[in-house]
Amino acid sequence: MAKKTGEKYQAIINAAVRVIAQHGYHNAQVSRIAREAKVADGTIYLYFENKDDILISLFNEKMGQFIATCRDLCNKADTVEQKIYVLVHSHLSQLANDKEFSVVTQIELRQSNPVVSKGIGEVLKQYFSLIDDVIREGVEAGVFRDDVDVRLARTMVFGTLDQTVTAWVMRQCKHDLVSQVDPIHNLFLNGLIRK
Amino acid sequence: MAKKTGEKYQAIINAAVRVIAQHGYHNAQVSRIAREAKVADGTIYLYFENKDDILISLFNEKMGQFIATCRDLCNKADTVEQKIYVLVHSHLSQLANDKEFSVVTQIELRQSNPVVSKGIGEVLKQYFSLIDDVIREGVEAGVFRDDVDVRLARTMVFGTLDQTVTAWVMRQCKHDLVSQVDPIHNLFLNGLIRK
DNA sequence: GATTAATGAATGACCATTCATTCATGATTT
DNA sequence: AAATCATGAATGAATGGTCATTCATTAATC
Repeated sequence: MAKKTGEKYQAIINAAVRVIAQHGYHNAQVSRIAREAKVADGTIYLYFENKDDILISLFNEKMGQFIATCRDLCNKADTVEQKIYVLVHSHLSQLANDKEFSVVTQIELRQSNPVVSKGIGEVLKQYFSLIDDVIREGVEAGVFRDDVDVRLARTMVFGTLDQTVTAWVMRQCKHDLVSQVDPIHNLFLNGLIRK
Repeated sequence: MAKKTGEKYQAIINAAVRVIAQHGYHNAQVSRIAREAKVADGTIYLYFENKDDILISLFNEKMGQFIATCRDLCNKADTVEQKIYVLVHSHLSQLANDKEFSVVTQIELRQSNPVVSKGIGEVLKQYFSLIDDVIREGVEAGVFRDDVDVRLARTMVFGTLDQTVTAWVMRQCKHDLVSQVDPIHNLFLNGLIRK
C-alpha cells in the first residue's frame, strides 16, 4: 500500500507545499491539503502512510531535484573557485525561484518531529557530501590552504547560505537573492581581513 | 494576571527546558512540564498566558542572559580581531555548557508557530545588532576590506556558528565545541584561499 | 475573615486516521 | 454487443485520542 507515484501523488505533494507555505505547518491539516489537491481526505492515505510521510516525501522529492541540479552544474565547472561559485549560485537561484518551497524548508519544516527529521536528514547528508567533495578538491589541488578543515568549511558554506535564505524568507522574499552570490563567494574565498 | 517573576516562574521555565530537551517539543505537554516543575497544571496559568508564552519567556530569559554575556566579554576586547574571536568563543562555549538549552534552541524551538517566532525574533535581533556593531567597527577601522557588507558578514558569522552548534547537537553533543573556535576565527578572517 | 496562591479533575476543541460504501474501468460470458 | 462480474481507486462521514485550558474548591498568609 501507499504507492508513491502517479498524478495524484504529485498533486498532493504540490498541494502540501502550497498549503504549508500559505497557512503554516500548524494549519496544514490533512483535510486542507486534500481540498487543495482536489482529492478526498481518504485518498491521501492511498498514497502516503500518514501525515509525516507527506512531509518527508515532499522534502525528498524536491530536495532530490535540488541536489541533482547542483551536482550537474558543479560538474560543468572547471576550477575549484568556479565550483564554489556554482554551489552558491545554484543554492540561491533555485530557492529564489520557488518561494513556497523556500518557506517550507526554511521555516515550516524546521520542527522537531523526530520521524520527520530522520527522513529529511538522509537527503541533507547527500547535499553535505557534495559540498565536501568540492572543498576537498580545493584542498588537494592546493588552491585552498592545506589546514582547511573540510567539515568546518562545509559548515560555513552551508550555514551562510542557509541563513541567507532564511533572512530572505523572513523579509517576505522581497529583495533579490541572486545579487548576493558574488559578495558571498568573495567572502568565502578571501575572508574579512583587508590584505 | 500572569506574573512573570518568583521562584515558581523560574522553576517552570527550567522544567520546560528539561522536558522539551528530553522528550521533544511534541511531547512537551503542559501537564508534563507542570509535573517536572512540581506544580499543579493550573499553576502554570498563574505565571504564563498560555503554552506559547512559556516557550517565548524561556527563550527570552535564557537568550537575554546569553547576549548580555557576549556583549560584556566583547567590550573587554581591544582589537576587532579579538572581538570577533570573543563572539565565536562565547557563542560556542556558552552553548557547550548548556546542552539542554542547546537542544531547545537548535532543534525544538525551530517550529513555526508565528506567535512564538515573533516573540523570539525580537531578542534575536539584539544579537544580530551586536555582531553588526563589531563588523562595522572592523570596516571603519580599516581592518576589514571596505567593500565588506555588514549584514552579509553578520549572516556568515551567525550562520556558521548556528550551523556548527546544530551539527554538534545532532551528533549528541559528543565532540568538543570550543576546539572549533580557532579554526572558525581563522576561516572568517582569512577565507579559504591559500595566499 | 479576607485576600491571594495553588490545585487538579473536568471540559471541549481539534484533527489524524479509518472504513463502509460508491464509482469507474475493463474483462468475461452469453 | 449486451449483460454481468471483478478489481481497485476514491470518497467523506464518523471515530477516538490527545491536550490546552478552565474553574470550582482548598490551602496558606496576613
